[in-house]
Amino acid sequence: MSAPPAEDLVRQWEREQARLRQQVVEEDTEDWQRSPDFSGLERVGGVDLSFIKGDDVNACAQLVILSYPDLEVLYEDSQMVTLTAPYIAGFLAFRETPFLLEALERLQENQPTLLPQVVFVDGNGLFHYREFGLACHLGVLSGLPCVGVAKNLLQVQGVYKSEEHQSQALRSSDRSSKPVYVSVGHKISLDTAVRLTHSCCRYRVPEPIRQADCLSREYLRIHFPAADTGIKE
DNA sequence: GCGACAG
DNA sequence: ATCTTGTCGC
Repeated sequence: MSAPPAEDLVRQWEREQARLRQQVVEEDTEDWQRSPDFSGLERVGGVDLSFIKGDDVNACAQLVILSYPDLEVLYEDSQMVTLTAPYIAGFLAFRETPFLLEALERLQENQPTLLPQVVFVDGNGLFHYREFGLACHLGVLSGLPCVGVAKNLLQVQGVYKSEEHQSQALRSSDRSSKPVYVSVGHKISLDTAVRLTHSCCRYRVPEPIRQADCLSREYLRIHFPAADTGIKE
């Protein structure tokens, strides 16, 4: 009857990624990025989405701004959102980016002085099938420097799980044997991205992302307690 | 059928 | 993403 929607959608998304890919800036563009101790860097952002179990449509979109180098929370924004795009590996950005941008726009409108100088994103940047992961997507559309940090290895062509990959991956904190995968999102070099990630880690996951994750989960816990425990009135 | 599959 | 508490180890 009708054309397979998923296939057409993916083609359209691939074209969009190819178009935006050209706008990624893979080098350092900010003065603080050149500084050995990142002097001049005062605010780092983190974004994440958390879901209610068994519901892949309603989620809490979280933006958090931390001070640097103290990593104290300066700003937090939790917003329930309704996702429209499905999750397809390689196209995560089309599912999440709109709501992360909205959060940044709310910040821009309400507390522009707190806008982050760099944003940590839960997912990959250039380390992506088409070199355009979520961190690049958010970076290009927001214009902000972004760093991608993934907790799991995406098996991009040419990259395999091995001793090599283990040695390339970043052991972010002393205590974590399991690595994280850092890649360039936008307006930052890989070297700086790795250095900055290390500098923002108290635990395995960089503090901005970890805080965004904790706060969005807490929001769901408070506003949707036991959302599927079969509690009826 | 098998393996991969960021979040 | 989520299902999931306590537990073993440094």
